[in-house]
Amino acid sequence: MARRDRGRGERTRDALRAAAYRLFLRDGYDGTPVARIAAEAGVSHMTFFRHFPTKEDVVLRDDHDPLLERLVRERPPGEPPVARVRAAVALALPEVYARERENLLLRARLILDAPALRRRMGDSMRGSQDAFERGLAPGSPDDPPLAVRAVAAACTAALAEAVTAWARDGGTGHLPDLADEALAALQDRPGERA
Amino acid sequence: MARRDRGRGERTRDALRAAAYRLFLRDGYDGTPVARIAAEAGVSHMTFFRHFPTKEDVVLRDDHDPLLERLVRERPPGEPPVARVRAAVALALPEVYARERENLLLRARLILDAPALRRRMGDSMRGSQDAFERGLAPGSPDDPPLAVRAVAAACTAALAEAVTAWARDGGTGHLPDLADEALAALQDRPGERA
DNA sequence: TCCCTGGATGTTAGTGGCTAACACGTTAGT
DNA sequence: ACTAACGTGTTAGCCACTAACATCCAGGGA
Repeated sequence: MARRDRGRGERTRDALRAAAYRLFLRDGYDGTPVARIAAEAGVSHMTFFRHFPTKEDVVLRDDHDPLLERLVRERPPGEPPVARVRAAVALALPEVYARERENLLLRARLILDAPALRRRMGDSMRGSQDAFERGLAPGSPDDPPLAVRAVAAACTAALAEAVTAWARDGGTGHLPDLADEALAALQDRPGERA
Repeated sequence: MARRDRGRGERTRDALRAAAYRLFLRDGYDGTPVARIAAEAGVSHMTFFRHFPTKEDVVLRDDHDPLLERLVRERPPGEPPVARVRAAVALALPEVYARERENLLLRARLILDAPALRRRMGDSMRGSQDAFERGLAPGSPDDPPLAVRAVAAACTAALAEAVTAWARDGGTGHLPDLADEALAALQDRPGERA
């Protein structure tokens, strides 16, 4: 009870995810039926869907959100909201990038060339968007004002473009720089940059 | 040859869309199989898919993009890019709103309460996003720079939040105002607005 | 006028994502 | 051990979507 229950359930879930990535890499997303993933993980078709609501969800998940929320909240509330998000990302991303570059790139590439996944990229960033909302409007837990929603959605979309650009040419660039560039573009004033 | 070919093809397409909306309203999106839509329109199952690549596409399409592109391009390039988009939307939306309020609301409500559609809302605004990109970067037709992509994606996302907020409480508010509020939130400087 | 070529449509037969219903085994708390 | 709960398996089925091939219809040229 003390430690997270991490029982058989979690283990099957991990096995499924691992099997899925292995097969996606080898045969492509569309070329890999759920049934095959389940077989590879040694479980049945149905067990897969008990762990992931849809096939797409095996890929589209992400966990570094609480950190972002905290960082956004800690920026001075006087700052323009986009600037707060930008600063938070500038603090959080380099570390995540250093630690998980390979993982991020693999996921991004999968998403990019599976149409079904690209369509749902929005979902894959839903977590970050929520984190931004909570960080920007700590008061209204459930129903943030439109302005806050708009800023959170906009920054998330800009970040998605950065990730896309990064993955499109094979992870050549430095993701944290690209992300900062994307968010900076939202703030540009006449006279600044080019 | 002179006038747009608007032959049988276009008519079936329209019939399909009309049938789809009628049935979606009555039975809900998930409660309406494609086969039924086709039957209602007097054509076969397959004909549906020849006109719409997916069931979702019957709802997720939109045509007022060329106007947006022109308006964005006509704003002084010295202005910050978000401001250009904001101004263009402020010019274009009121007219569209006056003319098609009912249609917009219906579509938005359908999208809101069909999970399959909500997931793909990004796609439904893909057209506007492209229009913003072309308007902001008239030079690079095919591969706009990251900053342009980021701004276009961000503004599109902010607009989507406005539409969502508008439809969520039944179209009570004034959509053009909400849209402007959402885009303004991206520009807020310390000292302005609360 | 007749043909005949191309586009829109129909038919059939799949594949594969996803759900429902129900039975079974293993594990945990008592 | 007893039982309750949970994870799992089996089966059966719905539906979105695709492929392959047949058909029908309009319009242009012989």
